[in-house]
Amino acid sequence: MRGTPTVLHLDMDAFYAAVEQAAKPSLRGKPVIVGGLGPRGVVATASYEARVFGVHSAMPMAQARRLCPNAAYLTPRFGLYRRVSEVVMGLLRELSPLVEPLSLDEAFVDLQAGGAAGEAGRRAAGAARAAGERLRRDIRAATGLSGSVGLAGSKMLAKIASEQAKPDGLVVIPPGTERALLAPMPVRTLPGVGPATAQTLRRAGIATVGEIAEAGEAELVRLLGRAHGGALYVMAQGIDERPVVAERDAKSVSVEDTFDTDLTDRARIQAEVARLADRCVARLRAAGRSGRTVVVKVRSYDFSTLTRSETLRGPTDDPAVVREAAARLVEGVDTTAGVRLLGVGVSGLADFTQEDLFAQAGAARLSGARPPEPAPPATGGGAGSGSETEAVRHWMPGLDVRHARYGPGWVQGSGLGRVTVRFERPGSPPGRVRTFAVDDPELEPSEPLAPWEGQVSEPAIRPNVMSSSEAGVPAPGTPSP
DNA sequence: TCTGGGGTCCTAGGACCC
DNA sequence: TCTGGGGTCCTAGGACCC
Repeated sequence: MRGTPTVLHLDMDAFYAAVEQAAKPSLRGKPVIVGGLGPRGVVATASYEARVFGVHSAMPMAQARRLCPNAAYLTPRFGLYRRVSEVVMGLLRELSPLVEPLSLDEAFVDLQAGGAAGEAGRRAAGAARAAGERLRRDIRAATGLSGSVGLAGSKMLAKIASEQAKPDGLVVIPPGTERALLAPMPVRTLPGVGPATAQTLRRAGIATVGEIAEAGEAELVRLLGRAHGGALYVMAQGIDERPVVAERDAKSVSVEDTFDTDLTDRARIQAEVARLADRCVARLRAAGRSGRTVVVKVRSYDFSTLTRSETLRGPTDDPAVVREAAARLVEGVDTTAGVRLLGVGVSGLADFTQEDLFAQAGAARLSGARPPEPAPPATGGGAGSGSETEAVRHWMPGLDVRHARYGPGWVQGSGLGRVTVRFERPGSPPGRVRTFAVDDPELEPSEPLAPWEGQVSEPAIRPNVMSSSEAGVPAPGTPSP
């Protein structure tokens, strides 16, 4: 809490969808939905054009397709989002060294730590607002994307402010006005109040933030427990003393897969768990960490979920050790009725390995501490997916491709042995669509282009000569088989 | 065609120790 | 022989967030 609005919260607008629109000119102004495209996928981000139809994050993809059948449905390209995010976070660090990223598209910045101190009252508020507006301009110039900014005297209020600013806006909440501002708002406004807490409060006749404050601390603690109730009571007064903290070490690493169809075969389940363990360890090692507790997660056909964990004598980053622990743990779970999700995680992270301290060579020789094998692409269990003899290329909607003659483009849809590609890139005008055989030798996957890349300088798009394969172009969002 | 994937924090009970 | 009290670690589950 401070008397000047020098806590800044940035929230990029419909981030994944906006990156796709920036990279794919034909999608600008159109409904775009990014998420899992399989039968059990959910929406990660919907563009504002798609939200008009009622589509929102975490909605099952099947429902989104019913609500908005003409949207472009794209598989996420996290590598690209990460690159764009790094550019944005870099701009935040120019404002202040104290930046706390919350996700790829969200962060707090402590402007006071950046030298915006000294000024008071109106002057400070004016300086903060100017910094926020400059930031929004810089983000747009660097990435082509819009972000919304909230400025307040605390994290909680800065976040509420950015929410109010959406999309493409900036809101300052002047210190001193917090409590009156919050009072009429629904309890869900407060961070940490989800469906369950809201229900508990509703049953107690509490619907607004003001009513939380009136109920008193004792009542809140009785309803929600010491930590949660106490924290909510304090926040309802508009008080939030949590500091902006730069970097926190991860406390766990985990990997999970939902399968297109439920798994029942024990050998298959064990094989998937081994693959997940290897992927988990690969990530652990990439982060230079090791962990002591291995966790296995099993979600059944009926969505009931359980976890089993085992704590080792010391931290490890040995794939064989994690694989064996995970195998033991899943062995003890009844999976006969069908499993829709499996996960493997490691917690109790340390920066070193117990084996590093002694007998490293011996341990490696004994247990065969081989590096994790590169995981096969198969997510969602190749349930009935085609022949093994030929690695059928999977053209996922949204992914980048390059054609030997037509240049860079992206997959718009595929099915029935054909793949539809739209030939355009970030700097180009909206491109046209062509259809090829899925095994066309001139077509290959390629690297994503960021919004600021791919300016058309080389003559990649040649004058068109209509060919027979270009007739009968499917509409956008052609479903995969 | 119901419900992703990667995290964080809290609670509660039992074991174990002093 | 009638029942302490606190602290820490481990396991499992649940709420919440993006």
